[in-house]
Amino acid sequence: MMGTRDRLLTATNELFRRHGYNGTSLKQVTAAAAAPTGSLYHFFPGGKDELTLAVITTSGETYRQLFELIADAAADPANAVTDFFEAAATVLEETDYIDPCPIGTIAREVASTNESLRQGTDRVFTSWIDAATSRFEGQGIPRDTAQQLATTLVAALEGGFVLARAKRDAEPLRTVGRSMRDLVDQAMETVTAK
Amino acid sequence: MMGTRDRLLTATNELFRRHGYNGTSLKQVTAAAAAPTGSLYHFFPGGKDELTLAVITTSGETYRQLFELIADAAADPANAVTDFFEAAATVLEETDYIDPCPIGTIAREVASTNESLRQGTDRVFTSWIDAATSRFEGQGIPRDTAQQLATTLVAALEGGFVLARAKRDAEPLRTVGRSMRDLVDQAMETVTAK
DNA sequence: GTCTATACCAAGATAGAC
DNA sequence: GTCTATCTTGGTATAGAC
Repeated sequence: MMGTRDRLLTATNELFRRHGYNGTSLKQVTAAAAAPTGSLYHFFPGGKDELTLAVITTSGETYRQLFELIADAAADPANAVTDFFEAAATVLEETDYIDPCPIGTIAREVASTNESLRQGTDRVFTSWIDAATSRFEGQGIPRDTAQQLATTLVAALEGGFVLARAKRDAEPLRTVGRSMRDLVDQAMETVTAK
Repeated sequence: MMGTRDRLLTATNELFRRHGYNGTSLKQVTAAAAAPTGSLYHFFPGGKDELTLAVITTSGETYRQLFELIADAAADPANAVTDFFEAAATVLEETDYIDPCPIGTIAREVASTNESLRQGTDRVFTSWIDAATSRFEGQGIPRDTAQQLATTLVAALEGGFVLARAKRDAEPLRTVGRSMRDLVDQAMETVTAK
């Protein structure tokens, strides 16, 4: 069985994906995790902020690993991108359009009011962009282009979540994925043309 | 002087851009608008939800008009896109990185819990995508491509807001804007090649 | 490490005088 | 159309027994 600390983390993650940071109460968290208030403050003495930072960090790392996994499995960079957006679209459909990612929502909610959480979201996005940049560089794409491509990819993914969730339809995510493939193809062409 | 109803709308818009939907209280709204609670419920009998829907709708329309304005002023579609992302980046810098757009945050916060607000955000995004699609079609880009391009543009813009706000730096927005220009150029090439 | 009770405060909304 | 007082609920956090 999962330990109390892990149950608190996964319950919070799921609630954040449904209601965001400000929309999630610690009562909901303890109820969903079947843990008493005392345990929450035992594991996270800093209260809601410390719990939130832990969720951001751990789930940020999980998504980065997922990206590496999909990239490893794909035949080439363009397919990796399509596969990743397709996977996100499928998750969305299978979970009744719950947000696939709690971090983007939190980032916008707290950026102006909570400096430590804002930095936490920034670190996660940077880690994703760095991971994607390395992949593209490994394919021979020059650093600047690789960075631009990686940044655009992450932005398009987060923006795709916004549109898909508003529409309750995964189609925007697949559409955006297609554009991202075009962009990767374009970058790869200049490499192979050499 | 601005009427009470308008003061309530603009105050709410600004508070949403700082703290999101759930992070904004009606007390903050009435304080910022210098209006008593009674007036708020006089103009918006449906309370917070009705006020929020009004903010979403009116500011969504404002942004659409701004897009048309910039598109009209630009020399060509590619420049229109760069200009638009550049304008957003400048706003971000000049407002201490307050969110340029309240709608994206709200969309993710309420999509799972408030159906009428979810639909409100969806209508706004659809109106933006439709507006951009028409522009691209007017340039000779085929409907399907135009729609894909428009969807990607809106997603990239919203995603750019996420990254820029997390980073407290407008750079991601400009970077994403450059990629969007590449995408538009790519689409235009197939047109002029005919 | 767990659990219950509770302190304290802010939320959204309503009532009714003016 | 404005204003103040107030109702009710639910938020975060703490205390202290077990």
